[in-house]
Amino acid sequence: MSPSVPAFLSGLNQPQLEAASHIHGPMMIIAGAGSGKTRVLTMKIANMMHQGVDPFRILALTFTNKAAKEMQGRIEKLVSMNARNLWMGTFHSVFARILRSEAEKLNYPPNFTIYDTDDSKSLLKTIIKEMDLDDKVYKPNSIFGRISSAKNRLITAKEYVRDAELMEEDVLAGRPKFVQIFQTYQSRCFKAGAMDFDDLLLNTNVLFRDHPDVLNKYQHKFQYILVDEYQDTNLSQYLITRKLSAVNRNITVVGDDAQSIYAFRGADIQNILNFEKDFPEAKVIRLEQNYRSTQNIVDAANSIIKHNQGQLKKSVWTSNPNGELIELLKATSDNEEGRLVASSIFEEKVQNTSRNKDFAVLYRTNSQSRAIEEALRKMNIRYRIVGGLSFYQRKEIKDLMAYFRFALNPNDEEAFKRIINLPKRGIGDTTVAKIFVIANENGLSLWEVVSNIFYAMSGKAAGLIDSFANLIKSYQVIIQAKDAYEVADHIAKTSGLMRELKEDKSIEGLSRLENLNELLNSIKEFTDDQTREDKTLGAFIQEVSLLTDEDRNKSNDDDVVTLMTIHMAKGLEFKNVFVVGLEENLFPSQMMLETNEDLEEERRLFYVAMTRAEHKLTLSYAVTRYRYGTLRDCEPSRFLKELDQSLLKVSKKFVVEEKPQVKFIDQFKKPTAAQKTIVPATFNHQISPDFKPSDVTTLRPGMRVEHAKFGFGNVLETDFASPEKKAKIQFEKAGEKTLILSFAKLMICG
DNA sequence: GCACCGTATCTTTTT
DNA sequence: GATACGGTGC
Repeated sequence: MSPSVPAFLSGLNQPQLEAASHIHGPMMIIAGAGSGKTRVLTMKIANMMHQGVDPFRILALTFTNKAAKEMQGRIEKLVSMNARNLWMGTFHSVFARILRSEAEKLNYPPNFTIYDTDDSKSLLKTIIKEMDLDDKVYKPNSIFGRISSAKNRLITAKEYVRDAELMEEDVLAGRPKFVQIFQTYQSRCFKAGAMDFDDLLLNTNVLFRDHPDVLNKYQHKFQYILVDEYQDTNLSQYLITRKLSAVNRNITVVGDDAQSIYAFRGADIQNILNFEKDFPEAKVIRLEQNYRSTQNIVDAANSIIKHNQGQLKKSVWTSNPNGELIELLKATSDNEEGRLVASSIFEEKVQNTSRNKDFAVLYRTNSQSRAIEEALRKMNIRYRIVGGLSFYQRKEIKDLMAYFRFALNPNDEEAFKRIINLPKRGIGDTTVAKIFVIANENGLSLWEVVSNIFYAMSGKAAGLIDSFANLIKSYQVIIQAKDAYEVADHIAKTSGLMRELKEDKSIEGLSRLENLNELLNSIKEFTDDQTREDKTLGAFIQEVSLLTDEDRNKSNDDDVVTLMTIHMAKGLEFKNVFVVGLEENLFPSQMMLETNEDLEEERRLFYVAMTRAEHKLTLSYAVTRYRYGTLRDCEPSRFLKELDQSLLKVSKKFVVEEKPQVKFIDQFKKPTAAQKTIVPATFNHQISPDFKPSDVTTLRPGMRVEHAKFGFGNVLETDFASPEKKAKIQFEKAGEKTLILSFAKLMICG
C-alpha cells in the first residue's frame, strides 16, 4: 500500500481499494453489476489528484456526459480541488474537442458541423436520388448502416474501393453502386464542413496516424487514461485509447463483458477479452460483490447470464438480504400490461410510501412506452420518458438550430435544405436541386452559389434566393458582435419561424412554441454561466450537438417515474424496476434470433435490465400486442423459462379489461372486482399455509389442485405434447382456466 | 410551387 | 398507428 492512503478511500472493500490506490501501469477492472464501479473510478481519479497528478493530465472516457459531470462534482468534493481541468466525457465529445483544435491538419474548418443520424440519412437520400438509383434497392437506412460499420472498422471510402472482397460482397448483394454512394457521401460531408458521429472517431484515428507530432503531443498530455464501459468500445475507439496510452501505459479500463450491449454499433467484446494480451503486465481486479440488489435479484440475474457461453470468469454475489421474489405479471394485452404496471406502482406507493422516482419501467423498444404512458397518466402518476425523440430531434428545434448552423457554416448542406424554404418563401425543390447541380458542376461551394445567385440564375427564384442570402449575411454580422442568446433570440424572431408558430393555435403548435422558448432559455442559461469563457453561438452549438437526451435532463430530482429503453438504463439503478414486454420476437427481438451471438447480446441486455433493480424486480408480458398496426398474439419470452423458477412469483394482481358501457352486466358477472377498472384486485383466495408448488409433470385429469391466485380446482385435461405444457383446470371460484405449466404455481392436493 | 390525400413501410437498440 | 413519400389538382 502506498504511504499516503487518503481518508476517503477507507470505505472501500479490499479489491475496490486495490483498484483505487494502484495508479501506475495498466489495469483492467472487471466490475460485475452493482459492484460500485463508478465509485471506484471516482475514487481512483480523486486519489490520483491527491497523489499530486495534475488533473490536466488525466483523461477519463465515460459513457454519458452526464456521468462525467457527476463524477467531476464528486471528485471535487473528495479532494477539495478544482477538477475543471480534468478531461472527462464521452469518446465523441472529447475527440470532437480535439478535432476542433486540430481541424486544419485534416483540412476541415475548426467550426465544422456535426451531422446527426437524421442529417446523414437525409444526405444519403439526396445522393441516391441524384444518382438516379432505386431507393428500394439502395435503402438510405441500410446504406447508412453499411457506411457506419465500415468507418467503425476504420475503412474509409478510399480503402473501400481498393478492397476487392467488399466490392464483391456488394455486387452479390445487388448493390454494386454502394461504393460510389459512400464516396459521394464522404466528399459531400467534407465539402459541407461536416463530420458525422463515426467520422469523429475515424478522423481522430486519421489525425493520429498521419500526424505523429499531434499524436505525440496528446500521448504526453494524457499521462493517465481511464475508460469506462470498455466492453462497449468499437475498433475505432479501441485504437484511439491504445495509441494514446502507448507511451505511458497508464491505462485503466473498467467493464463487464456480461453487460456488453452495443455490438449493433460496432462494439467489440474482444476488446475487453483481449486487454491482457495488449498489456501483459496489466493488473486485473475483479469486483464481484454486488451492493445494489437483493439476493433474489442477483440470483435471478445470474440464472439468466449463465445461459451464455464465453464469459470472463466472474461470479457476482451479494450479502444483501433475500428480499422479495421476482414478480411476474401476465397481461392480456399491451394496454393491460400498462395498467398492471401502473396499478402496481400505485399500490407499492401506498403500502411502502415509495416515491415516484423509486420506480423505473424498462422496455426493449421505444414504441412500447405509449401503453405505459397512457396508464400512468390515467392514474395521475407523474412520469418522464428518457430518450425516444429527444429534445434536439424535434422538428421545431432542428429548424431553428439549422438557422444557427447555416449562419455559422453556410456550406452545411443539410441545414440549408431545412431552412431554404422555411417558413415558405416560394423556393421549391426544383430550385434547390438546381443550386446543387450548379455547385457540383462548377466545383463551387454551396454558399458561393447562394450568395452570388445572380451569376448563376435569373428570374423570380433568383431574387428570392438573394434575399434569403442577405438574411443569412445579416445574421453572420450579428454573430460577430453578440453573445449566443442575443443572436438566437434575434434569429428566432426575424426568421419567421416564431411568427409561423404563433399563428398556429393548435395544441401541437403551442407546444412547439413552448419548445422553442425552452431552447432559447437554455441558451440564456448558457450565456449566463459565469464560468464560461466562450459565449458565442458557435460554442453553444458545439456543446449541444453531442449531448444525449439524458445529459440534458438537469432536473434529476424531480419526483417522477422513469420510462426508458434498457439501453438508456445502463449504469443506472432504481429501487423498483419493471421490465415489460417479455415476449418472443420483442425481447429477444425478432431481428436478433438469427445467430447465437445476437441472442446472447439480447440475454445480456436482459441481464442489464434485471440488475438495475435494488429492492424489487417485476417482469411482465402480454398475450396480445399491437404491432404494425394490428393486434398480434404473443408468446412469453424464452428468457422467462431460463430464469430460476423458484425465484419467480406469478402475480395475484389482475386488472379487468375496461368495459365502461356495460357496468350493470359486469356487476352480475364479477361482483367484487369489476367496477374499478384500474385499481388492482385479488381473488379472495386465502393461500394455504403449507402451499408448495408441486412437480406439474405428474398432473393428470381429475386431480384436485390449489393455485395461489385462483384457489382450488379440478384438472380437466392436460397437454404435454405442445412446447408449452398446459392444463385446463376448472376452478371453484375463478372458473375455467388454461394455464401454462412452466409459469403456473400449482399444488396437487391430497 | 403547394396543399391535400392515399399508400407504403415500418421498429431494435444510440453516439 | 404513425409517418413519409408520391401523385393529383389548383
